[in-house]
Amino acid sequence: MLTKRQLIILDALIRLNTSTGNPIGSKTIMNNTAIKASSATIRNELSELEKEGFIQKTHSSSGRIPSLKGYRFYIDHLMRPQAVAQDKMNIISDVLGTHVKQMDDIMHQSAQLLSELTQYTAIVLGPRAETSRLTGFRLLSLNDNHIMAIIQTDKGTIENKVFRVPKTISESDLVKVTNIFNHHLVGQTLIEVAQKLQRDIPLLIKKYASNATEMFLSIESVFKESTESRHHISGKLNILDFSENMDTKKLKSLYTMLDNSGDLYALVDQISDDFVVKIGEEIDHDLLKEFSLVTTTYNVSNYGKGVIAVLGPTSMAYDETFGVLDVFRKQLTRTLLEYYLE
Amino acid sequence: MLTKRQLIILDALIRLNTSTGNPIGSKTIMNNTAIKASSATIRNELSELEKEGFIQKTHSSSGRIPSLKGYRFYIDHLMRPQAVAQDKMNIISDVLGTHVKQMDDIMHQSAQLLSELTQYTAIVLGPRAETSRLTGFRLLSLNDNHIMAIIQTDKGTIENKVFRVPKTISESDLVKVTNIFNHHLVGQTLIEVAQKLQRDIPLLIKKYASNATEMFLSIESVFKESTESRHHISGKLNILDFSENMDTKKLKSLYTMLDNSGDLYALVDQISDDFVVKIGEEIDHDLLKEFSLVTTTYNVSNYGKGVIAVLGPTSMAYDETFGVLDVFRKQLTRTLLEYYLE
DNA sequence: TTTAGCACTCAAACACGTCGAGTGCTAATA
DNA sequence: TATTAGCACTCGACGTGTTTGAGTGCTAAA
Repeated sequence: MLTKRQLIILDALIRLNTSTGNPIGSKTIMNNTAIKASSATIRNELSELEKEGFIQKTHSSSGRIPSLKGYRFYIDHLMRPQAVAQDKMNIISDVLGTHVKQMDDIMHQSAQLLSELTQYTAIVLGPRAETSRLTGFRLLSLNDNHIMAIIQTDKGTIENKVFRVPKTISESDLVKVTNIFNHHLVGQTLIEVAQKLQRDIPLLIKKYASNATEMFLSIESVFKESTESRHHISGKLNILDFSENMDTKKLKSLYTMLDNSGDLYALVDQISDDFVVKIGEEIDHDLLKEFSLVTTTYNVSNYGKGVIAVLGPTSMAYDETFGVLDVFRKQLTRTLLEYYLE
Repeated sequence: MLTKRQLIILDALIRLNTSTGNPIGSKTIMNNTAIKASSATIRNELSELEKEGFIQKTHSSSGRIPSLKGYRFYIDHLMRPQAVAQDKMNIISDVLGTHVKQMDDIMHQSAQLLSELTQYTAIVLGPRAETSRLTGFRLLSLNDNHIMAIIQTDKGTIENKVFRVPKTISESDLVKVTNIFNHHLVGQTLIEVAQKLQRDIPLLIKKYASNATEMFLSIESVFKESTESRHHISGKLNILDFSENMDTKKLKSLYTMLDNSGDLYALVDQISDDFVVKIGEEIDHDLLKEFSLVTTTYNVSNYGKGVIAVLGPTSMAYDETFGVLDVFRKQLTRTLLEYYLE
């Protein structure tokens, strides 16, 4: 339905808009495309594109900005993910390629690097942790009054917490508690573990190691942390760059929301395998109506999928973002495959 | 030099100013003090106070706001720290009284609670870590390719890090490395440790456990973390409430600075034992010229002093802040005394 | 089908007028 | 001598023009 020239104009308009953030007029397009036509001709085409709903004016005599439909069309049909420069590629594989890290470190550094490369806000979520199984539990006496609890899951996450205990806890109580946990909890999913921690375990501890009940609460908190799915978010301050006139109230709500892992998971939960872009109004969250969210998934070996996302302005450089995101997706999947293979 | 009535007026003006944040006029003062005088009389007194430099106008016909000298005088001579309500006291001792926590947890939760109670931004710094001595080092093999390094200092901090290692590291190499560390580093201050980690240790590891060099870098990073003095900051978003028209650029610099532990230490480094208030211009930092910083110290048993600080608007409720801060200072000192006694 | 030309529109920037909260000053008062 | 009522004055906030410039749609000629 759109003529070739209209496509070129739409493409140019969106490219210009995403790089400057401003509405684009007919002259600007004339000076930035190979089209051999006057601004008047381009005005006619713009008018047509507007009638079709791809672009819109911010006021009656303004230049055009892409409409939601326009961005949508651009992303679905016109945009080509931009190749990532070799030096950036090198940095990415340097950072993600090192194997000395834990899962959490990898995700954290991915978020950092991604936000740095895009100058937007990066979100990295680990795979849902509910189905993890507990594979190891140990208590380690560090000194007279500190012990460390370490729990491991089959997905390779290792969580630990150090806490103080009253002197009254004996070495043998430690062993008893460890045995109770190993006997009753190892092999279970973390959901089952959480349930048993509420129901059965307190009784057992009371029975076999009566002095250890104080310790129990602390141990419980370690499990809680490991059940909580991990979220890493980086470049939050970049929001200040691309939404310059947001009032402080909104800003506060927004930042509060971004710190809440539940909200983040809600945001990207229905994400399918491939790239998904939600533009402005499409995002199911009041505070994000003026942003765009580009998400994709990565594989955590055979253990499920994690999510990588970039939050930026609706007039985001989609082509670059897609390019970078694709590199991360592949590199993360590769890194994690090796991680679990070894 | 100031008459009794002038003192009452100055006191009222500052109280009104700190609770509303606005300039205060003669009528407002008339309606909010026991002074039996007309607004005209109060105007004369205000004029006098202005001549003396305690208050100032924002423009030629505006109400008055306290000047730096006014705030200073108020804090030094007029203000009485406000008693903290019993329910708040209870919350504080509940949170800080529990002994199951580590140092870092205690500081972290103090910051959280302090920012919540004041609605400003709370900063809690641990004592300088440079003089800590290493008291314990161990390597713990968690499974085939994860080991955990744990280091302890004489100040009770315990730091750990889990990292992956290539399979090639044998149990005996682990023991060798542990021995090298224990033999050469335990008992030294963390500064000395850092130096030796650069100079001597790599050679020793190469000599006695040649396969373990890869592991070395990771271990080094654990030490780095433990040397870094701890800083905990909470309620950063509250800044958005009390500086409503700051542009996004400044806001970004400010937040970046608050995340930098070096900057924070520089800010409060010369803090003496007692309460110190720095008002606006008095703060030695460009970004904080429109804020006030109230700081005090707490004792970490015999191991040095930490700093607690509240960052708020210059028109902060100083009396409340002092009250709350004093409770924290005492409670923290008490908690940490017990912490190290047990 | 394209385009030059023109009338039109609107946001942004600036100037101007009004309102009200607040001031300083003065002359009368206690 | 200290207080105060009264009044002229100041200035920010706010609302209302005005001007400017970038951009538009429309039309008539090429």
